Amino acid sequence: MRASQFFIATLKEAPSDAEVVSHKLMMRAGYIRRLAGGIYTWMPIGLRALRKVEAIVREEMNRAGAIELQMPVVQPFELWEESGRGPGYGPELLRFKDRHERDFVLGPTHEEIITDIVRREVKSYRQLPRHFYQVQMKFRDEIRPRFGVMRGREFLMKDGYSFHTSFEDLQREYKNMYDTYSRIFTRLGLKFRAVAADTGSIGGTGSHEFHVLADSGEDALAYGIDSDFAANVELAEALAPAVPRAAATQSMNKVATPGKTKCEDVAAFLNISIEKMVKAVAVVREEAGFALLLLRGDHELNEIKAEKIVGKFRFANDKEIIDALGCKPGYIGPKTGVAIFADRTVAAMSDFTCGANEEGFHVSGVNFGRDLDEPQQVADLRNVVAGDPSPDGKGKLDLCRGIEVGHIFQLRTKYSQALKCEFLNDQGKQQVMEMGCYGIGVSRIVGAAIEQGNDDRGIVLPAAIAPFELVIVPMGYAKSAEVKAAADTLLVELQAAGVDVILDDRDERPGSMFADWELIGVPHRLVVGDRGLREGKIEYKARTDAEASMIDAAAVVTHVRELLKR
RNA sequence: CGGGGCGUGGCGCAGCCUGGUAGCGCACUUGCAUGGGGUGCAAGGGGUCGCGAGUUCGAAUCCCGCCGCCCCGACCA
Repeated sequence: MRASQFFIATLKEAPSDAEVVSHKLMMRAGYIRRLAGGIYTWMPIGLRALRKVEAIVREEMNRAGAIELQMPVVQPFELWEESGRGPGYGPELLRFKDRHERDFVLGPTHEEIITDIVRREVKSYRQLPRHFYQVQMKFRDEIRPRFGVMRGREFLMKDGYSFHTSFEDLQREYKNMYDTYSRIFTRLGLKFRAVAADTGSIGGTGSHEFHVLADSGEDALAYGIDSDFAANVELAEALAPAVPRAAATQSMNKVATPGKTKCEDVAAFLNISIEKMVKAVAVVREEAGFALLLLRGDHELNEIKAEKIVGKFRFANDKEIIDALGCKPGYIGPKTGVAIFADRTVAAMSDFTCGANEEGFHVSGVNFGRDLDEPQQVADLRNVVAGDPSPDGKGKLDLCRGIEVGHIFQLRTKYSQALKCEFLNDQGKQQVMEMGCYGIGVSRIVGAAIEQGNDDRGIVLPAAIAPFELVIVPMGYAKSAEVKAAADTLLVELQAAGVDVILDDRDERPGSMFADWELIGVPHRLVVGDRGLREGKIEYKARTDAEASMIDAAAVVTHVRELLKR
C-alpha cells in the first residue's frame, strides 16, 4: 500500500466531545468519524484495525468448529413476542413499522432468529450439536452512548449460538468457547481476565465475561489475590462475617446530629468509625411496597443481588419516605412495622448507630433483638470491597476495572422452550434443545485495545490489530532518486514477504510523517534516507522503542520477517 | 427522564455580559524558499453565528420556543 493511494485524515486536536483517551485518539488518528450520537463511520485506517480483529475472531471460531452464517439486521417483532422478551428488553430495542404497519426491530442480538432457523431446519439428534455464528452490525438504543466506539448504539459483534441434545454437551461446548475466547484475546495481544458474571436480560444459568483490563473500564471486577476466583462485582458474593454478633455493651441513646445526613459526616461528627454506622436504603417493591435495606455505613447496595432477594423494586422518593417513616431522608433508620432486609454484615453488628427517624437525630448503641426486631431477612445485599474474604475460602479479594469485550452464556432451554425448538432423540421422543450463546464486541475491542495501549504520541497497538504492521518513511521521496528507488524496492520485497506494509510516499515533512504514524499506532517503522543509504543502512524503530537502530539494508527483509515471525 | 454545560468556516476556540459591517490558531489552495521530528514567508478560498419566532432603525450578542451534543445522576438516608 502507498499512502498517496490511501486515505489518511489525522487531526492535531480532538473534537471536544471526546472524553476517554481511546475515543480522542481514534478521532485524531482518523479511525472513526461521528455521524450521530453513538453512531460512527469506520474510516479506512480504522476499518483495517477492525477487520484484523474480525479476522482473528473468525479464524478461531472456525477452528473451534463453529459455522458462519449471516442473519438479517431487521427482524419481525413477532419473534420477540413469541420468546417473551419483547417487553423485558425495553427501550433499548429500536422498533419501527414498515409500510404495511407491521412491527419490526433493528436486531440488538439474534437468539430469536437463530432459534427460529434451527427449529425449522434441525429435526434429529443426528444433526446435533451445531454452533452457528455471524459477525454483524448490531443496534442497541443505549440510554447514554459514550466513549466513542466503546458504548456506541451501532456496533460490530460476533454472536454465536450453539444447540445441543443434553446439558452435558452444552457444558462441553461452553468450555470449548471459554478456551476459544481465551485464545482469541491472547492472540489479539490484550491483557484480559475472564470473570463469572450475571446473566442479565439474556437469561440462562452459567455465564462468564471476558474483560480487557483498563482503569477507565465501566465494570468493577473482583478477583482472589491467592486463588483463581474472579467475578464481576455485580455477582461476587460477600460472605457473612466470620465472627458472630457481639453482645450489646451500650445502651441506646438518641444523639443530635444537626445537618449531618451522610454516614461519613455522622461518623466524623460523633467521632465513631463509619463501620459502626448502619444506613437504610428506602425502596418500594413492585409486589410488597415499602421496605428498608440495611447496609453498613461504608458499603454500597448491589441492586442485582437485592432484586433477587426483595423482588423488583425502585428507590423511594421523599414523599414515600416521609409517609412510611415520618421523617425526611438523611435521618431515617429501621422502624418497627416496616419491612427490613439486612445485609449479612449488618446482621452481625452490635452497638451501631443509625438514623432516628427524626430530623436532626441519630441513635447510637442500637442492638437487634433488644432495641429493634431482628430483621425479617438477612442476605447478601452489598458490593464486595477490596479486602473481603474470597468466596472460595482462599485468601482475600482485590478489585480492578475492566471493559467487557466477550460474554458467554449457558442459555439452557430459555429460548428453545419458548420458541419450541425441538428435536427427535435416539428414542424417537420429542425433546427441547439445550442452547448456549457467545458474544464478542468486535468494534469495542479496538477501543479497548487503544485504551490499554497509548502514550503521549498516540496509539500503541499490537501488530495483530494495528492498521498496518510496518511503515516505510522515506526522507525526500520526491527529491532523491536513491531514496525513492530504495523505498520502492523495500515496499515490493516486504509485500512479497507477506508483510502488511505501507509506504509513505506523500513527500510530507519528516516530522509530520513521524507524528502521523505514531499517532496511528503502526508498530514498526523503517526510515530510508540518503544519510543511511550512503553507509548501506536503513533505520528501524519499533513504536515502543525509545531509540532507533541502524540495520544493514541488505538484511532488512530478514530482520522484519524475524520481528513479525514469518 | 431529572440536573448542569455547550452549539460561531472541516477541527480547536475568541467575540455575547455592555446590540452597530464576524475574528484567531490548525487544516485547505497557490507561489517561493526549506527538507531527519507537526518548516518559514507571502497571497488566497471557505461561515444565512444550530433552527424558528420575537424585541429593535439594527441581533452571533437581548427575550421565547424547539433541536442537537457533552457531562453528572440509585443510595451514600
